[in-house]
Amino acid sequence: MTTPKQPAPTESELEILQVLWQMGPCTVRQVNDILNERREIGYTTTLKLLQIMAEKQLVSRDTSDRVHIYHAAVGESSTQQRLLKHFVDTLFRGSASQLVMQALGNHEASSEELDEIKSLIEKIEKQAPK
Amino acid sequence: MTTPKQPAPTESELEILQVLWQMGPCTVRQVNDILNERREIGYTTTLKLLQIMAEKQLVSRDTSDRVHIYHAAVGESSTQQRLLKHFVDTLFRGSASQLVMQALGNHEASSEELDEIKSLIEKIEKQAPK
DNA sequence: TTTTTTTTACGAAAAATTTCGTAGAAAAAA
DNA sequence: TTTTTTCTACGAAATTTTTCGTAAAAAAAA
Repeated sequence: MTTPKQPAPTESELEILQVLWQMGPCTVRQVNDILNERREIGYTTTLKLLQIMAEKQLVSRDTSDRVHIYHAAVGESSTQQRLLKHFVDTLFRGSASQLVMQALGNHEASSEELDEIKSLIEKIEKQAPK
Repeated sequence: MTTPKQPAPTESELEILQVLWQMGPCTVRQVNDILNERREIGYTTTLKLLQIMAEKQLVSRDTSDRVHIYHAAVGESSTQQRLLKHFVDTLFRGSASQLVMQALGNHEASSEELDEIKSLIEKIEKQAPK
């Protein structure tokens, strides 16, 4: 049993989760500074977003100090998982391999990465030799 | 030169594009019927959405008959491309191979598909032996 | 101590997206 | 011919998401 049913994060929420996953626990100020490297966004906007995310349990926060610390409360890979499924369903008619082909074909991967993928495939084929 | 800069389709618009890609040119009624196989949605809602999409040039339409025929005006794979890039960037920190690993690890692919992917990888490695 | 800055809470405006109702014309059915 | 159904146009309500302003408290700086 993992989490029963989180609401899916919106685009902006995802942007913030990305920051938290990458940087670890942050203050509002830290998150906001990082977001502002990409685009202009007000401090209270980021604050509000984090408060909403706390309600939705997408993040948790430590309020023991005046300056609250926010933690991602949903895992990066489980979130990837969820959204990937939806993505494959709505854009690739449910075919993960189509998505893979498209991804490899265009977003070029390094040869190390390609090798990594190859060995993953071989591992899978061994497991389920069908 | 392809298309200069379409606005990205919203979720609902994507749902409709999916129908048009799969079925080919459709009337509003046809699109609506198919959408209603999945969830309840009013006829005029679908109509309005298609009209908006026509404005945005996501679809084109043939109005020579009273019953208009709608065609997808953006390609399936170029749309996949665009959204895939954004997806990889916001969810996989720009690493396509991470996405691929995740996709293969979970959404199981058939061994035929895995083989197909393997040979694609080999083809790529030959092209750019780096 | 006084002033300025930083922070949270919170409501609500603004913007974007989705949904539907109504009107009028055309077509189909009675 | 009359009635009913089907269709488009279009405005606008409803919903969701994003953004920000203001107030109050605490902390930091002067």
